[in-house]
Amino acid sequence: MKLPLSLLNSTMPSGSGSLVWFRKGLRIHDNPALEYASRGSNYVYPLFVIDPHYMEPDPNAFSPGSTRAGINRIHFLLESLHDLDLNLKKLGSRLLVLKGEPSQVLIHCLKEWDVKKLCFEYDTDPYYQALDNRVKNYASTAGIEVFSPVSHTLFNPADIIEKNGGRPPLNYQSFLKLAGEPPWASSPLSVDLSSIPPVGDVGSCEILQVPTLKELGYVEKDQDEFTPFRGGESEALRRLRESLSDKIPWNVDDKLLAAWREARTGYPWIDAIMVQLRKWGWMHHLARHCVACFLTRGDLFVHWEKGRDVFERLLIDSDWAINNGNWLWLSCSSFFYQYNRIYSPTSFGRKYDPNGNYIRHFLPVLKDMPKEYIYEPWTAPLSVQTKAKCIIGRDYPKPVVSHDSASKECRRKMREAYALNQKLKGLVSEEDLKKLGSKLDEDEDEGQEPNPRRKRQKLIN
DNA sequence: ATGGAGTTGTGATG
DNA sequence: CATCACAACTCCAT
Repeated sequence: MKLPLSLLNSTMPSGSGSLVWFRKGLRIHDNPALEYASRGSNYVYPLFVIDPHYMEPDPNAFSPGSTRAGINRIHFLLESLHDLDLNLKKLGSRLLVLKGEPSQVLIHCLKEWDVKKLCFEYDTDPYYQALDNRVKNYASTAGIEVFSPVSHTLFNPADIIEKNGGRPPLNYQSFLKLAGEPPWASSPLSVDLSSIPPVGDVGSCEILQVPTLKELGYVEKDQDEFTPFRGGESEALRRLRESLSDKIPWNVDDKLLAAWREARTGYPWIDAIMVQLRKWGWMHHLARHCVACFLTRGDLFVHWEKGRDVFERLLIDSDWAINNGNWLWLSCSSFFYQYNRIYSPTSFGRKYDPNGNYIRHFLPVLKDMPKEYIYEPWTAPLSVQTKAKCIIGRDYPKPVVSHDSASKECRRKMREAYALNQKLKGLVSEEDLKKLGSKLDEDEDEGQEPNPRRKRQKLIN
């Protein structure tokens, strides 16, 4: 299919043009080759070459697909290309698809188009190395700049081997030693492109749209007959976000957060600790545990990051890594998982300080409260409160939550979050599992509980 | 697949 | 103070 002329900017004045040759890194974000091409170019040709070597049907192959690639792999690639094209279009460009032996197609394009820079991701595959050499040779004779960054791998494999005296390291320890700091550790990843220069004049080249399987000569099948893994940058980023997202549905409750932060929870043990934090900038390690647990998974179910920020600001021994680590730990977000072990905001302190001296010190308003009531002053009869010169609800707040019901609710939410996490942990979505489930039910005897883990196992093996 | 370990849980019981 | 039930987490070694 010929491209409509309007998209081709054939009237574009000649200037610096760049060609981005897409092969493996079929993405817009974090793509140094694309970024380099887009910077300082008047127009950019994003090109993908359909290589018959990988894409043409081979009826004699041992499974459906081409000589080199099974049908799933080709399908996945087409989905990725389709998504790449969509994403390029969002930025004012599009994917140019050509067909043929890639190095020949590339050289032809470089001859046809006004291109000053050729940009493509470095590839270690022997097949691509050979292709790349042919293309690079031509580019150098034609005076075209070649930019071929390492971005498919985090490190440059050639560097690692060279550092090891020409031999590849044979275990992970020595690899790490040789690799050292990754080059991007001290600098931010590439920026997000907000636009890409338009496509230039393509001359006489026959530009294709991203083909369908059918157009490539394959028999169309239903989606669920293919691998449950969908191709494309958008899907990849969605999976990444899903995997990084918090499975725990923390409350957004600034009132509860403020009550905790301002030592107004109504639980003297908690509030005394928070006063000490504010006044001294230091508390005992276990006191930190108590208030962190209370704010997050124990009672208030407020996001651990909120508490972390308060600690970060007020602790004199504040340490970014330790602080984050401890909050992740205490909130059962990572490292520690026994969310049923909840510190009691009353009995934990009572165990070590039955008289409540700590509370009396940091919350003087409660200093005359009898020890029987000092951890739960709202239970003190009014006569006792009057005698202690501390009326609950006036001189000292009532509890913001009831620990019994709040902690039960927290346990329930944690249980659900963990269960959901279990389900999502596999690389297969719920929807995929359902499909797979019905498929398995057809093959299997009945009576098996629909256990996602079990079914995922089947899928993987 | 399974069992043991895992900074630092609570509350009842003896 | 030790032990147990509670209800059941992940990670790791086997």
